[in-house]
Amino acid sequence: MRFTLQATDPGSNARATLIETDHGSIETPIFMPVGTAGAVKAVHRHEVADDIKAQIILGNTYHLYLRPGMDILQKAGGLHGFNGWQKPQLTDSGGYQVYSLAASRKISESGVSFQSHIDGARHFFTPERAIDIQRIIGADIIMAFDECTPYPCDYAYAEKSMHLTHRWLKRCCERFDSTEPKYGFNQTLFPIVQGSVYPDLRKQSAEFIAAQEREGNAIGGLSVGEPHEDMYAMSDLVCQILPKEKPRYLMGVGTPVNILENIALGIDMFDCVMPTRNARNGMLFTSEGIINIRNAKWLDDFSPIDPNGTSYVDQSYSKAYLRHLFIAGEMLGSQIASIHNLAFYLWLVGEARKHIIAGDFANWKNQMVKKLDQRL
RNA sequence: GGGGAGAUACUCAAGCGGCCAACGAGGGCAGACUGUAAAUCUGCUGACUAUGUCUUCACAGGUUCGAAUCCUGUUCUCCCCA
Repeated sequence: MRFTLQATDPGSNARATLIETDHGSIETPIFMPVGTAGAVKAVHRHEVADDIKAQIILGNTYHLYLRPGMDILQKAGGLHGFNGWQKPQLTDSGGYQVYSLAASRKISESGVSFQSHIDGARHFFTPERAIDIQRIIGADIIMAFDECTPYPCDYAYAEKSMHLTHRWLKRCCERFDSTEPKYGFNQTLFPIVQGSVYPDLRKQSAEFIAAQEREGNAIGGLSVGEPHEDMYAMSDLVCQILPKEKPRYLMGVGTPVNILENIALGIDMFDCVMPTRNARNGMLFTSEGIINIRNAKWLDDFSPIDPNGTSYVDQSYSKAYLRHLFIAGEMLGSQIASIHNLAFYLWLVGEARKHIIAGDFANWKNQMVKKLDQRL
């Protein structure tokens, strides 16, 4: 992986960068659509690439390990061969499932025992195993196995968990550095900063993560229900410690406003299920504000979904028609809304990049933030 | 013509003397969703001068302290036989 810092915004800590992988390059700030099970839900790969203009997508180690399983993925030539997405991909390690599947997992020093959400069978994930699986999946960027702590989380637990994540990171790095990629192109491992909402823990964790000297760094354990001010405070603090000459990835964030605010703090990469999941549930993000397309007020509004939108769906379908599709339970509604939301997210980070390069990001960001949270 | 069954809120449908403004489902209205156990989940859905009051269970009478529930009549619907 190669990283180039291309521009910095004079009015904030925002920057424009270039990340080059063996599957192509990524211009940041970037939003990465989530395709947990090897597919961005409800969206064809050519739409993800050509219309939405995504440069990199995510997959999930835990989900892909359970289904279709390692044998199939290896036979397919890894995830790139399997889903046909030939641009960069990133896999989360299963660390988020330590949080989201808390009711059916058990943590120990050696790793995490999960009870499958599919059939109830038990599976044991260790840091080494998370790396081995991600070698088979073959994403360009793979993540360290961590514990994503919940919110609220008391200090004692946050501290204990952070140290566990750090010890697991050492094991991940050892395994990664002693193994080779399987499909002829390079992989890189990103470690993850934890520490919940406690500044001293975040500082300690950021310093530890930076000291590992990997090619990029991530921030986890945020956007789990904490106040936005806490998220921004932690992100700000950590960005000041993580090296400038490497990409910074804020995991699981977020709303359009969250993304703009974190770009201003120095984050380069984002991923979130929000644009796709909320799309399937009828929420549209637009440059003018938020729309719940199921609301009765759109019943006879035949104006385009988003007159300012960059996706082909924005001009070619009306609000009234999209509302009808949702009310009628037609899956085309989910597809249109997902394409719209992802295209909007990619448009947003693309505009951010332009304004960073132009040097007027801070002002532009403040104006956008005012509009984005409005309910239409 | 004879016999039988039934009419409950937007729809379907429980209830068969008081705990009923009335179960449940659908529909409708709104909300939630942040490294996806999510095409999912939650709330509301008679009216109002709203921690209470008023008008409802085809219509009209009646019995009872009290009726969606019991009785009588009327209207309408469905089924069977001729």
